[in-house]
Amino acid sequence: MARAGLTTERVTVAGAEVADEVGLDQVTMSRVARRLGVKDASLYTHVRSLEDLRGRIALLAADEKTVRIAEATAGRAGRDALIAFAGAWRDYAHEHPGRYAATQAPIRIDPDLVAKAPGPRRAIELTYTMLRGYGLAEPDLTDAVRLLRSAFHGFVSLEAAGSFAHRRSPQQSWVRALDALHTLLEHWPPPGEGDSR
Amino acid sequence: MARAGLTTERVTVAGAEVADEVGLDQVTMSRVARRLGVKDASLYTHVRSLEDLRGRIALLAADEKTVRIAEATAGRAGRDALIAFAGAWRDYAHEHPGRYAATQAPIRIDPDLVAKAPGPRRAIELTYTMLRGYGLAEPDLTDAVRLLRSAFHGFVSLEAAGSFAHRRSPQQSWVRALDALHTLLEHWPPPGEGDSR
DNA sequence: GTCGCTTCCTAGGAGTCCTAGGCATATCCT
DNA sequence: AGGATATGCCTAGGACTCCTAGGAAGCGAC
Repeated sequence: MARAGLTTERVTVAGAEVADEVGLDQVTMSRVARRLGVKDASLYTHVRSLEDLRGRIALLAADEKTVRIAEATAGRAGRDALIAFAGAWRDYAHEHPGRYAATQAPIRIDPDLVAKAPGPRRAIELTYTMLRGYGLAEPDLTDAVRLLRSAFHGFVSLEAAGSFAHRRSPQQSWVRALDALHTLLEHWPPPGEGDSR
Repeated sequence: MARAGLTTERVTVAGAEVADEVGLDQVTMSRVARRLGVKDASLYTHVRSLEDLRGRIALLAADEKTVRIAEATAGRAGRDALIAFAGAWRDYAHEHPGRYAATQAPIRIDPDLVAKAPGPRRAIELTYTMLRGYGLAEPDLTDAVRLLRSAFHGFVSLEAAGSFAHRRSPQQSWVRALDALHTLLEHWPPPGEGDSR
């Protein structure tokens, strides 16, 4: 009986593929094992548990998404960088819905694993870098980063859940939302009582 | 043997309680049955399947959240309404994390059930009502609604996932984000090439 | 009281996660 | 090259899950 040549990496990728194809909640040990032509018990040599596998998928996704964003924003600044950043984010979520869902799922991930994975931290750094051109200073910078991340994540989540049922296409709303966020970053309001006009 | 007096409503509420206490993915037929002092098979008289139960929890949550928002925004306008709306949204997510997660989970919900539940549709209407004071016209209105919903949902999702690990408290960022969104709604950019300054 | 409907039960099949222990295969050492 | 060691994948099985089928016990109507 020939060996299947499994490895933690291959199991994780197979799990990510299952997640993208049929949803994150369908990522089960037996299903991943079937895809790899192997019995489910065999996976436990490479992965501690189902929870562990899901965590690895989440980290894989975070890393991949970060790389995409880094490539897209390289050499860009200001408005161009914002659009490239957001576009890469949304494209990744569309292409890999299961992986993307894993990044948001309530999973306890092994801290050692997180420490090794550069994705999440680097994603934050990239956001700060992108905002450099807008001239924001702390703590406004952190607040702006959080708002942008919220808007991006919220948009693709609602989109994936089918919450944009209105006639207008999500794509159009997306473009206009980025317009609006760009404007907002250029006119970030000062602290204190928010005045009108 | 006395009857437990189950009903679809009671089963749904029990499921929602389990979701809030230990997470949506821990909502299982057996667990809900144990909480109700009943065998799991008994639940199938009131609920079609686990998927059906999850869908009902999602609709329950949508309705509850909508009611909260309606109460909070009643009689308010402009900035006050925006803050009350967003605050009610976030408070509900904090108080009922499992229910809130259900509203976002990838669940196929019985269309007939959805038609009867006023929550989702009314939530959208409330958002439009809240924005009335800002003088936006279609299609900007729809785009603004979508951006706001994205920002609110994204913020509470990231917050729940522990993605705001920076020193600055999420609460402070939340207040400033609402400042920023209020400003943005007052200066919603015109279509076309987004200019700077 | 008795009939009939609903509720809740017991029993059981199929699928899931995970552990324990065994055999076969790859790798290293001389 | 051949043997020792380590590793990969297996079978077997327990505990738990969802869900169905069919039976018994409580409730309301008459």
